[in-house]
Amino acid sequence: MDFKLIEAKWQKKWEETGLYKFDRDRVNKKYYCLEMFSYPSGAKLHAGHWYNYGPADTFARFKRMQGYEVFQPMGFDAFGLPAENYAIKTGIHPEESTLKNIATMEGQLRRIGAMYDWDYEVKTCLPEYYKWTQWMFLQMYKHGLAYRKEAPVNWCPSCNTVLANEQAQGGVCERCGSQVTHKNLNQWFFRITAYADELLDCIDKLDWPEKTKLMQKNWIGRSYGGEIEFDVKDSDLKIRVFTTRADTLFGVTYVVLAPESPLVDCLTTDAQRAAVEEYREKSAAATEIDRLSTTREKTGVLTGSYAINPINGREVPILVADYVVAGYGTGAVMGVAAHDERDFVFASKLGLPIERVIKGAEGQDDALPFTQYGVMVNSGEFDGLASEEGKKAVINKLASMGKGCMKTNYRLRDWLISRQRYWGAPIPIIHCEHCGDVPVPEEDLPVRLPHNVNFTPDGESPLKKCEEFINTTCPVCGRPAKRDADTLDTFVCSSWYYLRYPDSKNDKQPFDSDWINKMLPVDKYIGGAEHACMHLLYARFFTKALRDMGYLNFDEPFLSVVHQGTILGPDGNKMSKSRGNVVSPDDSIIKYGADVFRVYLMFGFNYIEGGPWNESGLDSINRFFERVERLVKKCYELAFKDAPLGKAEKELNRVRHTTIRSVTNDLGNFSFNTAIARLMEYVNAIYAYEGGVSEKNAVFKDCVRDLVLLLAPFAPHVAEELWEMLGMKYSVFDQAYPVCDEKATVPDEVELAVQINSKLRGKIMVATGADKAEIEAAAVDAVKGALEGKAVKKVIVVPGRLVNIIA
RNA sequence: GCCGGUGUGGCGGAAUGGCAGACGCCUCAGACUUAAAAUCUGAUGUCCGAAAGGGCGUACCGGUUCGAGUCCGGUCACCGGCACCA
Repeated sequence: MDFKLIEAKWQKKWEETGLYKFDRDRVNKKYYCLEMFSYPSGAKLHAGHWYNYGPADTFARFKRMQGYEVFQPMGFDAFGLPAENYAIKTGIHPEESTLKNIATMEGQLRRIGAMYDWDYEVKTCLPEYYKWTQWMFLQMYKHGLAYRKEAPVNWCPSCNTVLANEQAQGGVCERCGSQVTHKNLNQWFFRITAYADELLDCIDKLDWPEKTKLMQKNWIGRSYGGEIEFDVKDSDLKIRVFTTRADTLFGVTYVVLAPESPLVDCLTTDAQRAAVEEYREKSAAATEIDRLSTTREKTGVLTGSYAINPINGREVPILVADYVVAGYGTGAVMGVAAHDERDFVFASKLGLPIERVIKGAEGQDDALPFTQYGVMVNSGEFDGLASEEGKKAVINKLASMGKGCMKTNYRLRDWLISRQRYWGAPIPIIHCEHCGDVPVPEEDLPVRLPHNVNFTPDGESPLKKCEEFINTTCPVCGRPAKRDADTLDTFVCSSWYYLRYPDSKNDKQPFDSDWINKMLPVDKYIGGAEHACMHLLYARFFTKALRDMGYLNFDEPFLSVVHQGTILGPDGNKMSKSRGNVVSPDDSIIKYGADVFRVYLMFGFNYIEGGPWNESGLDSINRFFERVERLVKKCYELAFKDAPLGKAEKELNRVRHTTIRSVTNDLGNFSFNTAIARLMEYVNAIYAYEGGVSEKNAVFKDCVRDLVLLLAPFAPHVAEELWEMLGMKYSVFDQAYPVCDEKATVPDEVELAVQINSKLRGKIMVATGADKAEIEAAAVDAVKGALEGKAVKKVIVVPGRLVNIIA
């Protein structure tokens, strides 16, 4: 078989006949199969891309053969940092490099032989797409889900520019190596926390990997506790702290503020000012991961002010320490050294008092720090209360004093969407001196990204320096005003693209709600596990927000999610240009064709796990195809008789149906490797039959026909060719996937292993359908020599597998 | 550091708590061939043994169970994410 010829032949035929055009009239049978779209980086698809898209296409084809109207679109997540960095380095405009990369990738994606319907393609960097991304922002704004506040960015004082976390690894600028610090900027946020409860409570209903659901739950991180207000001595200021352990309030020996907290300025005494300023500067250089590390040395300084514990009036010092972060809770914590690990270490280091207020149960080791629940002591009227009740009692008491309340807190933070970069969708807001922040009227969208912009890093958002972009008039008062110079986080673009695909050409609205409500939710979403917390959560948030605005009638965008693993370079590292370990599929495809490569990727790895590249089995797939082709040819060369099934035929037919059953199950679970193993065993069984019988029963032909059908989703070009060789009508993908006849899978008798304890002692043949007593009797009879006169205590029969005799 | 995951022959990888290593690669032997390639057949975890057979084996330590790769507790190693890579 000449793979090059047949690939070209069938791809052309598929295109000419419009085989994969989505039939909108069959929307009631729709199956929305979505693969995460690609970032158009570099020039070529590597083996990893094929790994993402080839097996996913096999799944989509399988669904099609099961009778679904499969919608499988493809597009590009085209805005982002790499194109901009590439432009800074080479001078090639991001638009040029991105569109060129997309064109290359489109061609390469076609070679995979996937059944994408390219009519629905989206590219997020085109105005006809980002117009609606901006529209999304405006809806969020109008519904109170977008707001502006000060937030820190990574700042390189030497390059005078904002850095992405990726560019500031280890706290060092990747361009110049200087120490990265933080700088506050006024930036836009989406109020994702407004949906924290729903995002959390709906997770259990989703058919997603359990680990992903768990990670998302922990990411949202709901905790129930209380907010407690501390007065500041000789001041009107108040400090509010969040705690899940109000039962330890009597043990507070100090209060800590995050260095970024605005209270720090007001609370620092003159005597402490120099020390506090120095400390704040130092902690501005630390990364958040470092700051939250439990093993990092705890540091902190006194502000010189004192807080008053509302429960007992005790004065405790107020400190600044960077193990407290501004973003979580209130940015202030009460220090209970005796009952919290971090507080204990911190207090020990700084010589702050440590006072026990919780006792463990009788006989329990309750050495300090004792962080479990126990019984309150040294806590006045609350002594003797268990932690659970104590927490409530303390908060209730504080509430009656106006000093506290119950509070639910989330680890989830609002989503910062402003980027001080060029290559993104401009934020459709106009800043007017008289009218404040004014949204761009919807009819004025898109706010076009200007082409001629100097985006070399010099301390300003690139768009700020583009006069014709930044200067505009206020849509409300008509006076001169400035556009927002920032662009949207690319996660905003990818939070709604699945809604755009089915209606990608709509120029009146982002999508037609009636149509989208029929096409969504996505039935199967396939992509990397690295998106478990951010992209998947953002997309869920968008869906829920748009639902509440009345644009959608469903709650969740992705009913079922599957993560594929990563194909690493042969050295076991992530493929990257800089490591020089990128595996190109080109050589293999020239040698063997796309189908061999696709099938090898599915056979050689566990799809969910991935692994280091290793091509030692590629040849075996080629061999496998040749074996199948030879069987197809045999259908013409051999003589057949229509006769009842003999023993050999029955066995062959049994293997046929068990194969259909397992391949169908395996495809449903994305266990492509075991599915192909079953197909290979099936081929071996057909060969064994063919070699052992002189005159072939007609069942042989049926078996070969089913083999081609079973193989079709895996190797689409080869299967079309074989289907034609069998004299069948185009196309194999209009055929139904074979269905298992359960009756045919039942053998006449089964072999059971019989063992005594863990020692294997023998095997017995038992007629199918034998009852438990018969099996037990046969098993005891088979091993009675080994029982050494001992009585049989218990017999455990594992159906179809083994009989375990306990003597 | 925190959250989540993974760990099985020379290799890729299979195993609803029930015969570990399916299927394939590599290697070896045999058939066919003048020869080679291709193809076909067989062997192939490891140790002892000529063989029959037996011992040991799923990162490490411990536990639950008639029975553990699988469940539980701990250790180590590696991978993903940690909010401006996408």
